[in-house]
Amino acid sequence: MTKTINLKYKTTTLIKPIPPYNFDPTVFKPSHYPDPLKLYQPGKYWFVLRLGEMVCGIKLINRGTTTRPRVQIVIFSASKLSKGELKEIVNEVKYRFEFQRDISEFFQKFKNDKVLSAYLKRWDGMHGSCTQDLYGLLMIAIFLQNTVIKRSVQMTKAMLEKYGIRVKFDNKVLYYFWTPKEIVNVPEKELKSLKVGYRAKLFIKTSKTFIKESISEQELRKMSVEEAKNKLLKIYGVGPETARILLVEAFHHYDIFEHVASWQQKIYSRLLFNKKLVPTKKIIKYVKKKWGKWANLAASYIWEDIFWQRKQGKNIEWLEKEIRL
DNA sequence: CATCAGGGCCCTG
DNA sequence: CAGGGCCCTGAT
Repeated sequence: MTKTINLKYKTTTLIKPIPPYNFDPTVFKPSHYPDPLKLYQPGKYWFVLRLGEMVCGIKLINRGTTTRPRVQIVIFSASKLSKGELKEIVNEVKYRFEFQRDISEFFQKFKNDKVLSAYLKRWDGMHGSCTQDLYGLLMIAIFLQNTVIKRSVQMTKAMLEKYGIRVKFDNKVLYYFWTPKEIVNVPEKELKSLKVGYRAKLFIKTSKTFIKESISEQELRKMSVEEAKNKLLKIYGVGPETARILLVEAFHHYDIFEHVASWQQKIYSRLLFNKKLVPTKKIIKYVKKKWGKWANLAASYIWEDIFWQRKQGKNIEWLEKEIRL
């Protein structure tokens, strides 16, 4: 069991995101599987931010509205932060939650769209966001590979409890991932004892790649989708679905909609065509043609909507069957 | 009890 | 480019 890091030093800052910015559906994505990395309550969001050697606890608080957004960032740290550190942390949070990205064009363009308008009304101002850094999200993507959600949840918990960091702040206890360096020398056998199966090899191999090739998240952020995609696909263990997750979530590319996994296919078939199973090619063609460079953001409005309904207690039988939590 | 697919990916032929 | 194997688990 890892020891607990206690963060007591508090720094607060207020951000004015570019409107429209809808706090709740942006910070929290109900389609994601539950993990001990973050905590959401309406208007509030807690998570651990690991930046180089620095470990902070972050609490985001909604202090505004979609049209006049204000977000308070409370940073919990072990000691007083320098100005430079504070700036670095705030910039990172700004990027991950898209406080400064203007997507008003999207709403202008599709406010009268037959399919989309109802969703836009309901979730007006929702952005994409990513709680983890690239490495952390890659670990999650590996947990998702070739298994059912229940097992992903269980593997995530077991690995975090053994190799992750446990961080206490604001009376919450949350985890964050190990660093690549911390895991590369763990024997594969030891990882396997946590029942992660063949993924043990992937954790070690991808972590080695992160160290050796010094994969720079900052560099990848600046690249075009295609460039970033080619780079990511070179990582052993990263295929089309994992690349999609990373490009969309960690790098916020709204313009790609090229790969639909089979479980997603079933859900999109229902949501877009009200049918049991539509060929992925047809789904992709439909979404791209309708929403163009906003394809992924548009699809996410429809996608997350059904999971919000589920979270709010609505029993959607066909959905339960597909996700098997 | 056995069998098998599951929120992929790599390797082989 | 199709198909088998991979770890393990719970569903059937």
